[in-house]
Amino acid sequence: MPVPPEDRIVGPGFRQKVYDWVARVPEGSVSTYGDIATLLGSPRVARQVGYALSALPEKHAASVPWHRIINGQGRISFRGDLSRAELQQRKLEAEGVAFDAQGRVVAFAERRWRLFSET
DNA sequence: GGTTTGACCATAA
DNA sequence: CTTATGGCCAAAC
Repeated sequence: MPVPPEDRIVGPGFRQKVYDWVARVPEGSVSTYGDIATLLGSPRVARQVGYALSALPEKHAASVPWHRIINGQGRISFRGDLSRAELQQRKLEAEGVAFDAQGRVVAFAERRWRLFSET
């Protein structure tokens, strides 16, 4: 018997891929919208990555570490809902990710998940 | 099927 | 350092 639509993370094509890759980001590491978009095939779909995560219900927040996805500048990007931004920063800090006074991830280049060198 | 909307990114000032 | 503009592409209306 198939899984109910609400119980799975499937969406209209693109979103499902985004969730699948985001779920692979290990704890304590971070990734960017651009990197996820590149994995999907085109670095230009970074917007759709963020758009997909915006549509991610809180129910799937446990299985999809949306808080580990930040922008290419190593900063948390939210377009207005700062309440979510504080939540994201708090979650990252709980995993050992630190932020400086400017809101950027400390040692971002090293914490950035190495997508192209899985070894 | 055209228009609007975005948790983005690169570039310019 | 910050702010502004254009481009990009999928999903919603």
